[in-house]
Amino acid sequence: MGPRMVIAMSGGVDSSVVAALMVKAGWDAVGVTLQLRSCDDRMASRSCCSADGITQARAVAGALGIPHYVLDCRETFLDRVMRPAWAEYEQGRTPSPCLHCNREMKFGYLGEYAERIGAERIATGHYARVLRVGDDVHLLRGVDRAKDQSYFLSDLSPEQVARLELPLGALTKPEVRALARDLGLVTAERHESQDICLAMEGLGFPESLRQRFDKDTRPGNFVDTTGKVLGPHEGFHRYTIGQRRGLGIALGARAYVIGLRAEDAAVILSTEEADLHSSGLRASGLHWYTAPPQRCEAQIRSRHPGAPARLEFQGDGTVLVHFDTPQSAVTPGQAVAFYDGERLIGGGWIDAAI
RNA sequence: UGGGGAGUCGCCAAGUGGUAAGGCAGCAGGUUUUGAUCCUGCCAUACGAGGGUUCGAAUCCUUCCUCCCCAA
Repeated sequence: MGPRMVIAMSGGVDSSVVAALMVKAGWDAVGVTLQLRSCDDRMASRSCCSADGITQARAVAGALGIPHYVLDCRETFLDRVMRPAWAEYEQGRTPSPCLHCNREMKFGYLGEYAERIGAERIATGHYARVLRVGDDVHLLRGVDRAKDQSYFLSDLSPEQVARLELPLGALTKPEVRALARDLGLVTAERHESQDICLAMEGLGFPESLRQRFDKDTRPGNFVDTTGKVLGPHEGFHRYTIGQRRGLGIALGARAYVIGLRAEDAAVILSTEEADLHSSGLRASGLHWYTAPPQRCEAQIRSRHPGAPARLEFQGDGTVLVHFDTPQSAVTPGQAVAFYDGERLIGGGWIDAAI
């Protein structure tokens, strides 16, 4: 048997296929499911972290003849992902819990576990590619650009990236599903799980956090760009830059949230879509997988295609990212991922639009 | 209680005799491993209330009610 590898198994199709492929490839595979939430936490049964997911993962591991363990990391998840996310909302920023979860849980907590059991690699079902060139590890976008998830990995440390194995990055979703059928995996027909590992049933992420931590609603006003009060809103945490639905206020035209002011919990609205555009952003918490470039593409949210930009490094460790053409809804708290073509070359966190 | 104006979906607003546009908000889906964005669908048997004219009225007449403005 080959070297040891930990497979992060959620109980879904993707990670099941990963496990099967890695076993086939001769790795000494160990399936692990992270339990992030309590079953009584009002979560949907299809959640990636639910009892159902654990059951499915165990079944697949059993069928493949590999060990399967469940790591109870509910407290860690609460402390490292959920609590910080709420803190972001309180500051008028919009958190990116999936990136934190990847860094802290799937490759942090699970990474430590892997180290303890002597595993060389961690494999997950993310749609991104790992390319090893000598000792150098390149993280590339998924071949299926519509499913590409490399953005969500952009906060991993170089050390975490070095141990990655992402077998699905060269495949499309239909191909993965077909593989699952061919391999006879019981999870072949499972539906996609969406954002349910974060939100409570029917509530949405921000409101779930508020209730989970029993925080105040923080009332305040909608104001326009001149500072004029337009009316009360329903809680500061419920809004994010670029949002236009769920505002509950009719201005006669589409209104967008263009700013959040934490001091007085004001939500700034504008009916001019142009007010959403920014010529650039300031980012901190930077890390690079290559030498920092002068130019690259900057991706500022999950489905953003990436925009060509010039980087201007500041003395304090932050960087100013100047887009070639203005981008919409630059949002503090979201990650910015830097690409050179297909290759993810670094990442950071958006602090402000400029 | 003199003069003028207005009352159509939660908000704004078309419609001036022929059988209720549209926008915003809202709701329901879709897309999406974050929040958003985006896409699709739904959303007034009803036009402040009563009476009348008419084959037929939100649209004409009339009474009442309510708002607003200008005078006092």
